[in-house]
Amino acid sequence: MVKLSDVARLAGVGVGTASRAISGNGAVSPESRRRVLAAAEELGYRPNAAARALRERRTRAVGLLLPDIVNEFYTASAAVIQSDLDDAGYQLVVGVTGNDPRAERHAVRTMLDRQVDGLIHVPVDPHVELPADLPAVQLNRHSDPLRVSAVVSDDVAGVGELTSAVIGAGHTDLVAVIGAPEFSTSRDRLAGYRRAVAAAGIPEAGAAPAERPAAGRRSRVLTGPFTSQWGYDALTGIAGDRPQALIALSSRLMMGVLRACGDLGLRIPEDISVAGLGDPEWFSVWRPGITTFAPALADMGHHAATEVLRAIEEGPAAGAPRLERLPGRVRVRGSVQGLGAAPAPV
Amino acid sequence: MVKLSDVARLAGVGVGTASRAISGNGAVSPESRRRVLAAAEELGYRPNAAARALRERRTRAVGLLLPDIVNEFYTASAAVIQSDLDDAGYQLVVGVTGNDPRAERHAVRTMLDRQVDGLIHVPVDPHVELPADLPAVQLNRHSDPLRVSAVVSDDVAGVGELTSAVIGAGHTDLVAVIGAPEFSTSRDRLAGYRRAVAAAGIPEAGAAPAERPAAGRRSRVLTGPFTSQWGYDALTGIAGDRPQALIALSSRLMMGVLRACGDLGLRIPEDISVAGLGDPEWFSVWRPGITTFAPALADMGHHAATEVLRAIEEGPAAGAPRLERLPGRVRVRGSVQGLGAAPAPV
DNA sequence: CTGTTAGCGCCTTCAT
DNA sequence: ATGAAGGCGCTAACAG
Repeated sequence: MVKLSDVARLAGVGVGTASRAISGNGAVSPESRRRVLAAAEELGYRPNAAARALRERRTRAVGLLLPDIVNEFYTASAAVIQSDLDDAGYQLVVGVTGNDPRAERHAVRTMLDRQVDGLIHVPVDPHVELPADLPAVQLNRHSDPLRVSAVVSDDVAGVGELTSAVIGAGHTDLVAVIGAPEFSTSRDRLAGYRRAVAAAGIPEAGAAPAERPAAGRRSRVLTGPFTSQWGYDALTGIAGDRPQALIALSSRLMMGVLRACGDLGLRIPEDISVAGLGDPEWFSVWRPGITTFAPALADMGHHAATEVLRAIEEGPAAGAPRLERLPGRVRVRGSVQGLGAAPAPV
Repeated sequence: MVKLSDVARLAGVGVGTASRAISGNGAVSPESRRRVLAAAEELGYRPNAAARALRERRTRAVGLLLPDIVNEFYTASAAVIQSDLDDAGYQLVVGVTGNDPRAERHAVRTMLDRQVDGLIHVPVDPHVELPADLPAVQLNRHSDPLRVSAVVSDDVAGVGELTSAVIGAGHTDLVAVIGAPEFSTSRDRLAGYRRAVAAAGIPEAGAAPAERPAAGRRSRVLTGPFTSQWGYDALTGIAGDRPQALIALSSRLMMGVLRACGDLGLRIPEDISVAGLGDPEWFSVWRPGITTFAPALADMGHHAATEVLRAIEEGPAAGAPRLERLPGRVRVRGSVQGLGAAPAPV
């Protein structure tokens, strides 16, 4: 391991001068600088990150805590974050929470032990303890009330728009399948859905057939975990009394819904219209294409990265934590009867 | 920041004793240990990773270099790696190469600057410089000749088995769509395909129609980048002279192929049989289900993690670098005419 | 068994 | 503009 003192010796200067020449902090004569740089080059000198971290009390590393590293819903943001951090000279340390509060606490602690300079995380337990002085931003979900700044998708507006489009296509008997209400995403998506449904004057019915209101005008909400399995169970559970249109509020749920359609022999959109949330590439390849609300995952990642970097380098933002809701886009394809363009555009 | 000397003072012992009590290295009287632990607990002491790294000359961090953090083909392994490392008390630092040799060099360098204790990477440039003393293992792809140990999927056997199944179903006019031959994965997959085709006595034809051999018995290979777009272009390019069966040797390629089938109005498997590689969940939800060779991505991740950890803690393995080829599984579904069980099993 | 001490490699005053 | 020196928090070696 070649260290700074080696460089200094070869350049014939003191370590202080070598340090200043390489970091650019402090004045160094052009001649000294040239020789130090040449020496560093020749020796293949690379500063020791641990020593620098110890001395400067910052690691130039940012932690990213995700529920699941395989789900493209999170990694689509993570890719942008990685790239932004890299551009700024920061490294990305990844932790996985699996949506489990215990695992989340563990992951947070190891991040702190690593002395990351900042943290971007998709929160699981709204009450996780974070040091007040750690620059942090929540991604995708947010605790309520807000404790740190958060960057989320404007699902209320997006799902509202999506639902309105479905209703506008002539559907009045709807089912929404949604994940656990602990997550702000579930609440926001549901709020958007309900707002649109209410605006159309469609009453919400209980799951029991007995409560069925005026034929053909009703809305049902089915709540469970954010899994493919729950999407499957939700649809099969109401197969005997199926709606005109079903809105699955995550791509995982949609996966299960489509599988159920296959098993039940339901044709889309002839027998049932479906719409989703998120936009993995296969949504557009599917025939017919899946109509969906696509959150701006890349934008979200970018804003989150920008905000942590700002907080790290300029200190905490003035005032209360901010909640940024980024608009996404509704993509109309063929899976909703009466809505799609003919050969399902990409 | 509470430091070790604070704990020691509160416990009424020297820092050495405190250090030993907490790390467990070296003998400490039960009484001292108790008091140190209690003091640490009370103060909420957490060791400083940078200081420890500086002193111990190891960071307990392992780098993972992936071409693309969104592609589940890589993250499926990454998830297991993350979990295994975490269990062993190591942290995961992620770098992204985008299959670009320049980006790869950059990523390798920042990993080294971070002084990661080991490196797991999907190699891009077979000639990347790695310090000889850095425990490293290649994942999924391997340089040839082998410079460090590698854990890959046995694509030769897997694609061979897949191809034989397709042929066994009665297809004799085949096309394989494959990615860039720089990657060992491309070469292995192609080798498996060609072996099966040759075993069946099917001749390989050039892409030009003129070279078309005895009607209905031929194999064509189309080479391009590992992208959805290339899958699309490959199929549309031969739409006028289409084969009975097409094998797309990555899930990205399959995505493009399916899109092309949609645009061309080709029904699967009535008009064309298709088979793929990899097994994202939507392969099994698709109707008909996609027949595919599924590499054991989780196993690969596990073996890779185990090998780096071993190399880190026990030093380099004796002898030459090892190449581990892990078997995957062919999954038969309905996308190959004459092969699938009736209602496409999961 | 325990306290003291010497660095790990770097940056940053402080004199010069 | 520069060299010398102190110290970031920790562990390992040493002397008791």
